[in-house]
Amino acid sequence: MSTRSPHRPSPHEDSPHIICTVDVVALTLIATRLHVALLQRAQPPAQGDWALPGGYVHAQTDADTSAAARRVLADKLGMHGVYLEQLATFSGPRRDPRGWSLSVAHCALLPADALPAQGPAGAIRWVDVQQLPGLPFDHAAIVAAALARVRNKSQYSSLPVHLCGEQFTLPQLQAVYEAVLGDTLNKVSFRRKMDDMGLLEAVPGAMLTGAAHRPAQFWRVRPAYRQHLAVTPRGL
Amino acid sequence: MSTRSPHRPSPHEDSPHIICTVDVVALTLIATRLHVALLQRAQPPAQGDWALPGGYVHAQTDADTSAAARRVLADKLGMHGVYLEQLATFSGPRRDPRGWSLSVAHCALLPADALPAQGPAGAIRWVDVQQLPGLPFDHAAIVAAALARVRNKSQYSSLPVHLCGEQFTLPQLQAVYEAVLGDTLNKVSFRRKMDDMGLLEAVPGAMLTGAAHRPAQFWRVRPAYRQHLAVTPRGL
DNA sequence: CTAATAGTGTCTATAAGACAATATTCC
DNA sequence: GGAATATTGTCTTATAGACACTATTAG
Repeated sequence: MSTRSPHRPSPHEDSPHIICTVDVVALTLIATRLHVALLQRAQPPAQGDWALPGGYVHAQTDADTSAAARRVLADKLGMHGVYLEQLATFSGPRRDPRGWSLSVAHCALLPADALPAQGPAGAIRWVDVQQLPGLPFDHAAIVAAALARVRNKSQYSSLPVHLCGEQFTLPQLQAVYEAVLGDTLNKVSFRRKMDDMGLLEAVPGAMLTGAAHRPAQFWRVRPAYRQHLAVTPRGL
Repeated sequence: MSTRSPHRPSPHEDSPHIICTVDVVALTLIATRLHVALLQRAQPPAQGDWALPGGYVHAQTDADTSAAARRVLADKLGMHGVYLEQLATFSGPRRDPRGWSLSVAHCALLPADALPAQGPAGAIRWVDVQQLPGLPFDHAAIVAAALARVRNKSQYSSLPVHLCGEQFTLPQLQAVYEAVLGDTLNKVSFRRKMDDMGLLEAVPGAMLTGAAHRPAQFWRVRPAYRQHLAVTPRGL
């Protein structure tokens, strides 16, 4: 908080104009590869370009920037109640041609089932993060930061469960971790760690059958961990 | 980035007024306890209260919010070239009586030697983080977030070296880690990890003498790690 | 020499990974 | 039964911690 502007609360003397926005890196797993949601911009700047979903912070209605990010997720992707965390804030005079701008970037993880292909605000492209097109503004840096965060947290926490649906088998969950981390994991160790975290509970009687081999048990996240991540002290 | 406001870059239709500031949680170690820098606010709101150093983002001059935070560090604490990282952005309609505000919080680590007691903007109080007074705005939450971040990163990285001066002995460094983490560490393991990280180099011939026991070797951070943190895969 | 802390060697405990054996299913 | 994957048991290896021994200094 500044000690300037004793009489006028307006920051105009210091800040003629700062554009406050949020951007959302919405990630999901398609065919064991991370994909990010891009929208085609309907208006300038960068009209027609595929970019991250984002929007102005609405001071009248948004409780905070996370609420603004949830509004963007709902309005532009049609997604509600998904995992969302604040990433970092990107700012500067050059990142947006409209002027000095500040964007609070958020990262959302979406279960692969029930992904919208058509959002309320037009078509959504789900792009493999390894094959990103050129992105406007500093969106490439924002996506890179999101990937770094997700990969880092996936090393020692339950973060990737938010890429799964309600129920999943342990082999499926391990595949999700491996896709995010880009490396294979030891099966025995993975199961030990999941057990130690106390994150999951077996769904009684629910088994994934149909294949010509032993069925796999379905698991779900315990209610206590629906909102908070579980962590393991020494990584997976 | 919004797709609204096609013709007017102004966000006024969506955001009548958003106050953009930075706040800095400047931490240092005094007598093996973490202390945070507080300044007495010269102007309302919360005039006279002790609060985090902060200020408006200056769109004319600041390259980004980190530059604004460095400016606050220089102008209000007289500190230059210290370790600084962005923490998180705090926002909402209620946190500041002046209106809907957004503060990009940063965390700075200062070596205990050469701390200013008198900053350019008045007296500085260095307060033990365990004995914080009531703080205005949401500064208590910002300090809590900074402490959580620093303690978390100290578990697996070289972050605490930024609380030390140019040279330090390994027993001193271990004491810094223990103060930050609030727990004792195994001496042999600590030295093994420091060795594995490849972070430090012995200062040739520099030993801490004067006490009635074997002198300790002085170490310094290798140039390659002055800007980046070193990490250890499984914590300390 | 004594006291005190620095620095190192080594043994033990714990955790991670490799490997393989058993369990179930569909055909 | 055969093929395939799930699940579990167990051995090996790697890492962390406990403990103690040696090193070096001031007085």
